[in-house]
Amino acid sequence: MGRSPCCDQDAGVKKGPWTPEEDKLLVDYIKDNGHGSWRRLPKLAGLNRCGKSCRLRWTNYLRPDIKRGRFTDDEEKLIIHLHSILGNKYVLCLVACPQLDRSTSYIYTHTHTHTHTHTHTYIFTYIHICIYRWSSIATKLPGRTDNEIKNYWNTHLRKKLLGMGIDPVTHRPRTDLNLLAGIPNLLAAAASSQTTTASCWDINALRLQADAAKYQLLHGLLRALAAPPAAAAAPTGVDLMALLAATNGGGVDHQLLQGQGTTRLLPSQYDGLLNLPALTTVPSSATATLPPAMSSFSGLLSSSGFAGDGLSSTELGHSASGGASGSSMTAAMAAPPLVAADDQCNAGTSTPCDDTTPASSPFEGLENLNLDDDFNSDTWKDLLE
DNA sequence: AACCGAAGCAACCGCCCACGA
DNA sequence: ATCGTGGGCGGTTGCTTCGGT
Repeated sequence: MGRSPCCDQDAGVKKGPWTPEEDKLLVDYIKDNGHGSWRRLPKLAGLNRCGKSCRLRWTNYLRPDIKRGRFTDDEEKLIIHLHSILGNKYVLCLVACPQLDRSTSYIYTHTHTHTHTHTHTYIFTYIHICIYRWSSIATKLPGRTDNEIKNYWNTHLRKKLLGMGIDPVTHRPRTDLNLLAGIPNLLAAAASSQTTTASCWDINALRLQADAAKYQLLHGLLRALAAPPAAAAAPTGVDLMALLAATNGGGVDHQLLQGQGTTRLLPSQYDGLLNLPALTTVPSSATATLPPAMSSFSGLLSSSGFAGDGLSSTELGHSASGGASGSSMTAAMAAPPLVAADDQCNAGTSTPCDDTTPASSPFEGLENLNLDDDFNSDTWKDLLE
């Protein structure tokens, strides 16, 4: 259960549209006193309104920097673009990274330690990132609020994309149409007494395609966490917009990043992140059209351009936001070229880096790690909750 | 002109999480 | 560890406007 309502529902607190008089009371009070505690504001301002209602009215409508009027074409394009690269609320991934300060709230339970063959210890950690999609988009559209953008998306842009044959969730050609087109094949397969394996993989393929953009983001995160600077304090947060910019190889407006209020900025020692080279993008030809049937998970990965590109099947298969598949998977993956050789130096260990040591991946030696053996089911359940 | 359904939009609801006291 | 608060989201509600008949 969530927290209790902010107002006593039976106290006769007014609801519904705000009158000009109420607006004036609210604006005048905030101009003179600031909003202070929203819970106490209604009484102090002489309003018979819930504190949350006051906050929403102020932030979504009365704030002096609010921009009214129709969205421009440029704003529309920006919203669609940002929506396509910002996934849903949560992303969960498994990463191997040098020792980090686990006290940070962004790095959850230590689950497994592996002693690297080059004496570097890597901790396998689940990173739980919270992405606030609408507010992140709103930071790029001065004067627009997250609620306004969300409403505009739901009433205009979503329909517009659907009308163009684009799935507003995946930003790819509508998969429901692909599914419909594939029904005859599935029926034929069922009729010939084949197992349902192929169609099951199809569903997984759809899910993964929908999350493709999200994994691009995670790739950036993996790079950042796999190569923290020596002796640096652990990050207290990561700036998702900076990661997005990095993963897309675009320029970064540092001033804008510094100015935004809702995302957390990377510590300055992470500036190097912003200069990362562009990632290999998922080939549109591989993902725009579904293969008729996926015979194996590895086939799916290689066809969609993920294999060897920094993300393991394990990471791909356990995104909470994409819907946990619940399937049992073994992390039989190729060692990804995650970081450069000098990034292997681990600040958390006393063992110096040997320059003659060949470059190796932090995933080295883990090709046969069986997650189901190393993590009990309750751990998975908790993490995917 | 009147009616009616669709569309648009502000506002709200319920739940959740982060954070600081 | 717990609690209060602010802030975030997806989804929904209900009023207003628009356009067709």
